[in-house]
Amino acid sequence: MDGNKRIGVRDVARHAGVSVATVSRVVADSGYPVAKATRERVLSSVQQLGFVPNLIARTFATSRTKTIGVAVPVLNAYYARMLMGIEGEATRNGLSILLSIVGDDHDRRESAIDQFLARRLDGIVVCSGAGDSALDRGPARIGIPTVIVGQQPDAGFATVTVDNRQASYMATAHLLERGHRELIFLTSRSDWFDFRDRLAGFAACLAERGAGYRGQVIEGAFSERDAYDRIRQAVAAGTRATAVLAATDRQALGALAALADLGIPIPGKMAVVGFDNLPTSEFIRPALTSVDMPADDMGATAIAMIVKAKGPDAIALADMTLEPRLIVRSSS
Amino acid sequence: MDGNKRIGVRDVARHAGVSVATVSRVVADSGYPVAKATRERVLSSVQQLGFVPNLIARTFATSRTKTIGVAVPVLNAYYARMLMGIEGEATRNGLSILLSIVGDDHDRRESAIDQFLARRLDGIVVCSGAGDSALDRGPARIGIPTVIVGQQPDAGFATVTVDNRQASYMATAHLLERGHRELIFLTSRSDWFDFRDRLAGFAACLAERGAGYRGQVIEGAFSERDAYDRIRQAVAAGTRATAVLAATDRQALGALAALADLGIPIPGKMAVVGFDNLPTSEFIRPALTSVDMPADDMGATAIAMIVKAKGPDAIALADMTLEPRLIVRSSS
DNA sequence: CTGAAAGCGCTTACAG
DNA sequence: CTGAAAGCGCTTACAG
Repeated sequence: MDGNKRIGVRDVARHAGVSVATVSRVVADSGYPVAKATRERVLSSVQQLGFVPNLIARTFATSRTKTIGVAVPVLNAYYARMLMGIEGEATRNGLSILLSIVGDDHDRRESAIDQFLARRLDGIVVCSGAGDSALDRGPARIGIPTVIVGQQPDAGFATVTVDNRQASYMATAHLLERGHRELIFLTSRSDWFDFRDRLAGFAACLAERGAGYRGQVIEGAFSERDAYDRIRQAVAAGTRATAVLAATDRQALGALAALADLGIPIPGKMAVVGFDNLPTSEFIRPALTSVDMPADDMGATAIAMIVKAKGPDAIALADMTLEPRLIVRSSS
Repeated sequence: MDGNKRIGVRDVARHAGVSVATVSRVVADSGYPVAKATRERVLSSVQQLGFVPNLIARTFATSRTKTIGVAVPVLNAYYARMLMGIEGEATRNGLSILLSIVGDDHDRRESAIDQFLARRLDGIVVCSGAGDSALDRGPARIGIPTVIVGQQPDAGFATVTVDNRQASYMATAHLLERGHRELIFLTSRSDWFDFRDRLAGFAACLAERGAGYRGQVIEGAFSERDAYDRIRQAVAAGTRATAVLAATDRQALGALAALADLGIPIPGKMAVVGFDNLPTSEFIRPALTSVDMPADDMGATAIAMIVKAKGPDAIALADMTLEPRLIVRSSS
């Protein structure tokens, strides 16, 4: 439709009767001093010509992309919340987000990082799947400020984590205070460190109380369906537990459904507590007691760390641990 | 740590004893013919030197960013699903995603588009909030293939929508078949066209059946909490309705909670149906009947349209409408 | 405060 | 099949 060449700094310079250097200085809003009258002339020309600076050229010239690469395993409620925290803090700092969804696949994650590297992004946030191993490359080989969110401190990388052990301890203590003496810990993939830590907090809390307390660990898969089946089985097997601590709200939801279908009163005969505090958890019935994980804060923190970083490894040793919060509702 | 200059095409060229042109041709994997031996020599040098092509420079030279800008209002379950569809199809086509979360704010959406324009992205996907008005600029002024997802055909832009009217008609017909004669349509923001269309489908279905059927429209806010309150009020006011069609699963969830708290049997005394088929809807009890919206397919379709587009407005007239699907569960 | 000019690292007609 | 060279549109020391 509109075949004429795009307007460039040169056109603006000619139109305003100044040099391209001056145009660049006012348009890029560099702190560089430009006479007020000159500046206004340039701005007016920009307006009249409809000049939109080519950010690719600027990026090329400055080698600052103003972009952060973000790799997430999947966009479930947890990572979506994290991503909102990331995006908000990035936008506040004039940074854009290049998003890659990499699944559980180690290779896809590495190739996403390759892409970030080739694009010379200003920073990288890796939202770790709980089972992800360390990154293939150390910080020196990456050469870009990189923060890993949701994984234990990784050699040389900055990390942001939540205290899973503490979270689980808290949830377990809550159930014990409610009078429960025999608990089920319903988890999945105990090789994932998030879940391992939650198990550790559970076990530690029980161990501390001594002999009268018993914990049973049921390890299944991640899905509601699997949790549903496991709890039905446990009940059929005549479990004496009166409470279920599920490693995620999704599993808790499956547990609640199983108990409901079996006609077992909640929390009367069986209490249920989960992790993540999904948006729906407040409105299901019974409302689900859950440990809220501040995923958005974790994401925002990661960006803040990158923004503060001067060199590639200025933040190498920084590690942040945020605190979870138990939200007590009627399921416990 | 590693202060040496980065490796560039020049270094590779020298190392392999060829020209930079040749290096570029093999590294960029252009179809351009290069002798096999030469190619291998170059590849070997690339390996040895650890050359990572600078994509910024390439982008600058080719003015193809291999990046699609995506603007979403918020990352709830619906848009997260859409984004996964978008990201998957983009990755399959070698494209990256620049993500902007713009809220309900018209200005923030426009400035996200400004950013996409300045970055000279290869395409733009605007995931419309249901209430968003048309874009400020026509396709000619944008000059980049742009697809609007989830909004009615917009002057000159390609759109991908789902047939909300049909979806709602279907859900209403389902309730009528179940024997309900007096229904509540619980919605919010009837100025949003998604909800307007759902209302229209509801009304049309009832009107078609004739005199014995009655519909009551309750317009509230979007939240579970508001839906909860509205349904309590309706019951307190002695509504004769025996079914609630909620404009979203979130509102349906609020309705279910209200009915549960009032001790009203579902679906015995009151049936509930929602829209969106949230991941949790299958596992709450009673499981929620819901209209599944293929958000991921919509997102993937938008990317496919951009990929197929030759010029900026080659897809200007394309509009796709996808079909929703009713998932019947125990709440109805 | 202003400008002329080099340079960012690739790609790509063009010539051979 | 290969190479020399121009060019993509900005920014930024440097000189004035």
